[in-house]
Amino acid sequence: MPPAPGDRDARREDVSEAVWLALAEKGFGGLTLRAVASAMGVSTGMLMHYFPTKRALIAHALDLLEKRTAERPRRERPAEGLATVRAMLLDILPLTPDDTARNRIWVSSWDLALADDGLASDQAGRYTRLRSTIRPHLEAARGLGELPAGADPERLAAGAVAFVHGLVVQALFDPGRFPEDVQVSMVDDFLASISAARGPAGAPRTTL
Amino acid sequence: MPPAPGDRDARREDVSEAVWLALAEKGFGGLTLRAVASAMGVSTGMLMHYFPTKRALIAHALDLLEKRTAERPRRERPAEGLATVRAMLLDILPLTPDDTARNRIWVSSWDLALADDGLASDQAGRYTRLRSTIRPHLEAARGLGELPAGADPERLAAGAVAFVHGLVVQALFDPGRFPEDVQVSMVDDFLASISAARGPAGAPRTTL
DNA sequence: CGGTACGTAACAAGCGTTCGGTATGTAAGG
DNA sequence: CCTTACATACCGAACGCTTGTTACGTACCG
Repeated sequence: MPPAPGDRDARREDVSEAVWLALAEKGFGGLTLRAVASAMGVSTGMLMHYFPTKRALIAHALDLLEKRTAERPRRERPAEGLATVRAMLLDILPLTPDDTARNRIWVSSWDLALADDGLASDQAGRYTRLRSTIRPHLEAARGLGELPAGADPERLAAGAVAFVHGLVVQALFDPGRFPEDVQVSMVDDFLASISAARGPAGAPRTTL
Repeated sequence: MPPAPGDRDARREDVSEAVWLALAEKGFGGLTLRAVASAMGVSTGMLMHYFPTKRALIAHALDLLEKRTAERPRRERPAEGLATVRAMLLDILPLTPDDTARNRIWVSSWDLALADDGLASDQAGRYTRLRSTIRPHLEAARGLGELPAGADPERLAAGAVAFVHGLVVQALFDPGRFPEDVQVSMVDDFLASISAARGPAGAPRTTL
């Protein structure tokens, strides 16, 4: 076959797709060169042509995961403030099969990441980035009066990420108990609660 | 050596300890018979005397994980209501090295669980049980007026579990950013927010 | 021809598992 | 009491298989 221009990149795309399938089915613990190769009907030797070692393929898989997460279809960001935060959180939840697969692969990657210092700090960086993506909108929400004046946006961002990722894990293991509407209204309840909360340092409480 | 009474159980305890060490270090993805055997200075053949197959050893590891989680030292349950919920949530957080190891192993197990239907439904059951352990105290809190009258305890329990487990994951990957006091006050903020929130179904909101 | 893009086949290493073999102890029988 | 028999606990080595990796051969292109 001819080494047509861009052929190499196209082939790498095929590899990516096979890696994705293998990961969605068996997770990182079951990611094997032969599984990927046979999933795309080629030999393992061919794989080594594009990824010289398995570490390279794992790194590619993680890049792919990050890329597909970044490029996933997102709902519109309606206005500033809490409504935007809501949209961001809903975009994380496993509401469609694609979202579910992506979240499964993320959770599966944590086993690898916890055992490897480099991967662990990568994951820590991703969390830091995610929080700082949400934080400005929490600040805006506070400016709009949607949050108490004393609210700490960074900490609220960490809390929102925690809530939504903990919900992801529960929903992955028990999809029947966490259908779309339950997940969505749980996020809505969470946002409503932080918007009604008192400030942190002994500020006057409105209820109770 | 004599097959003294209880010797077999004592040996199984040794195996458990070695399994625990191996898991804390490398996670389930790196759990290998030879690693366990050499960690306790014995041969792999000896392991097969106590666990006929690796599946059995993995099952034992999961049992051990559940047992050590159930038997971990817990803080006193102060009074009824939200204070009890607070104590339960704090008992989950990775605040001590032991808690951290246990949580790491739990998170690591999710890779395995997501790829195996049986393990996945086990995990779903554990979540269900955890939620129903927390729920009665949320009901009590509602009765005490610590929560809005319209609050749904089951959903609040799911939210609390989500929040705390999402916090666990972030803290495991970035312990420097989530020291004990940050984790504790995040839980406190969360509890304060749900206690101040309005009820779910169009009940009158106090702020905004 | 030379170089790229593979397939085929083999490699060493590591895996879970199996199989004798060797102590050591308990139980039985004269 | 001594001996024989048998079960237990364990080791060491090997088995067969899968893993990641490498080497070599071939087809096709410019």
